[in-house]
Amino acid sequence: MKRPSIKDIATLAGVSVATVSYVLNKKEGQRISEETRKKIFNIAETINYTPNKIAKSLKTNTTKLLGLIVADISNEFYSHMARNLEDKALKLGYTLIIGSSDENAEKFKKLTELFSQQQVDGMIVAPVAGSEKTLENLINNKYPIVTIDRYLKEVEIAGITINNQEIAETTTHLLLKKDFSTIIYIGYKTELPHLLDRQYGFEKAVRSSEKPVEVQYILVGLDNIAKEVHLQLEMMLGKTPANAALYFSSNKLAVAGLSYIVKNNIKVPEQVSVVAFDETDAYDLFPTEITYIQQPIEEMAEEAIKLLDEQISNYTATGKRVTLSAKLVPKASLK
Amino acid sequence: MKRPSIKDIATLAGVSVATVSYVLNKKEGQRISEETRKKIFNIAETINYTPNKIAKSLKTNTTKLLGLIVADISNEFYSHMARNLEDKALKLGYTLIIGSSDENAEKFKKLTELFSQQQVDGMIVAPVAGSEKTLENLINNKYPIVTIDRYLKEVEIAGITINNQEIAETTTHLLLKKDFSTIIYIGYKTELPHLLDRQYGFEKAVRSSEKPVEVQYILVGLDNIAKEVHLQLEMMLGKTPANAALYFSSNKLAVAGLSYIVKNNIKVPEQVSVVAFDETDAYDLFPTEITYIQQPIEEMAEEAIKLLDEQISNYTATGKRVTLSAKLVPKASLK
DNA sequence: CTGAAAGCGCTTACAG
DNA sequence: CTGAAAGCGCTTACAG
Repeated sequence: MKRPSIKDIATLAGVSVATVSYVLNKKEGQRISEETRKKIFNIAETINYTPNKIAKSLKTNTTKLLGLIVADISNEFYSHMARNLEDKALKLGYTLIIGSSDENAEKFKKLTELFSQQQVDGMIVAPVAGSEKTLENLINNKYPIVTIDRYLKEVEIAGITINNQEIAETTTHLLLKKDFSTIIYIGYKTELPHLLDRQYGFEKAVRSSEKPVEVQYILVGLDNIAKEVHLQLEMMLGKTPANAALYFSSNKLAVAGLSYIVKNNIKVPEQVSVVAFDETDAYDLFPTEITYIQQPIEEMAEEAIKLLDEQISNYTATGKRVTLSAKLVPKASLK
Repeated sequence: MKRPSIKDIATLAGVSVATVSYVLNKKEGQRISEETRKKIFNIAETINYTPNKIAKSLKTNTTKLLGLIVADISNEFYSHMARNLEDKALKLGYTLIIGSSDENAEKFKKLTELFSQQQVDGMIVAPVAGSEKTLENLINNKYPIVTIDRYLKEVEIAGITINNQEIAETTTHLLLKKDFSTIIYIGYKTELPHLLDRQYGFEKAVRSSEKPVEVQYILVGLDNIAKEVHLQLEMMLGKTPANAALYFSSNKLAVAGLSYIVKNNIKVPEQVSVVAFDETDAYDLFPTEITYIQQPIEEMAEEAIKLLDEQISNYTATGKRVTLSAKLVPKASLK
């Protein structure tokens, strides 16, 4: 049973395919008598006609498909982002194609190629280290594209970021005001600018601090996060830490660190204080409520789609960047 | 700058588009002299040609696009499933379009229509209550489709499920063997068969139990899960429970319940024992390691894609169902 | 070894 | 108010 086409309707209605196309697509009014309209709608209904968007796409050169590349869709931050993007996209009639780059520049490139071949109208991407060339090519070809979460230093590209450095700095100042003997920054060994910004903000605040404070860093790679964090925390905190503060620069790192804390029965905030970038449902299972930095995911998604839709409508890539504000949500984990 | 087409290559190479098409697509050998091949490949390379899959799709009636409908992509179970499906799909050359139904039959239907219009080659869906008609229509139209996670009683449809009832029964027997004064089942108010199966398994084990045991049920709706679970647990457990066991039929419910337990400083497993369906990173932050039932997500994804690919290759919908085994992962939370 | 041509299902300027 | 026709970028049977 072949899927019915516009031609089938035309034949059944005794009119041309052009007429059918006009009736089915055009805003009410103009052309076509009410009688033929009715007839065509009826036939379309009874034979269960649905348009073939592929054919339409070929003609109109627009697919209403958007490509989304995240580092890993199973990561909580990205799955929430994806969900918000999905909702915002749907409102403008777009559907999302999704791919995970695994922080691999080669795979990232493959995905952009795949999406471009699928003729997506635009892409929303979280760039990975080493993807500069890929993005530059896309931009040079006027491919509508926006970045989310991340950006790349050398590439001028439209996108959404948050005030990573600023919020990190503010938060750190807050830590510095309380008299911790040690502040430990837990972050990534990385070149990704948005993550480095978080670290710069932290360092900047530390440098400007009046009173001296001992600062330590735990910087981990992307593999075996939990194990690395546990090991290093053990060395630094020992079993009976006193008056330390931990600054986690992502929710994954926080989960890794908090799991160490729970397992060793360290009291928060009595023995160590905790503040973390990003939220996660997991905090609910920790004995103390966690102070965290909240990114405006919904707003980020909305702005990203808006920015992309503008580019698509104007057939251009722009370098327009939007910066949104994360905010600190104070809870009991910070003394 | 228009995207180069096969025609541009043909012109530059001084051959026909047919020849270009053959060279670019066909397995090595046959037809076409090595010389023209070389030339065509070179030109394609230098003008940066990438095929327009839309055009190909229109001709070949296949898009290499798969539609995935989950209840909510930001739900941990589904985002992990999506990730696994993505990987398996990519291996067979498919790309995933994703949509969230929000347990809403109307939205579910909209998504299938959208995907069908986008001419996806097949769909992987987690059906919602009330989506029987929608699925039957799809199947009647020979649309390749498989269900994941869930199934519907009245519809014969290919798909992957796990041994929900059986694993629930086995696990409950384990609980019954230990001398708990009370066993509380925490599940959903729902019509979804796969969730009811978990409850049937539990009930069946309870009925067959030799020694009498007090059994209570907490059944919640989909909204405000945390609050409802907290309230009911408070009534049933009080502040100082003794010797009770909690059986959570999903990870979301478990997180809700465990957060109550943590906040009230109830000791696991000393005061209550806990077992939960599905895993989540959140367990890491709970003081006691949680005993949970592990679904073979990767295998489920692999089988789903395989089943779907078979249907696509054979142009048919089948009712073939695959059942995989979840297994209990014993940890300290079960005394 | 290679090309001319039809056709996939639409849209849309043009003509009447 | 309506239709004939070209064309989007491919694939592929057919002919040579």
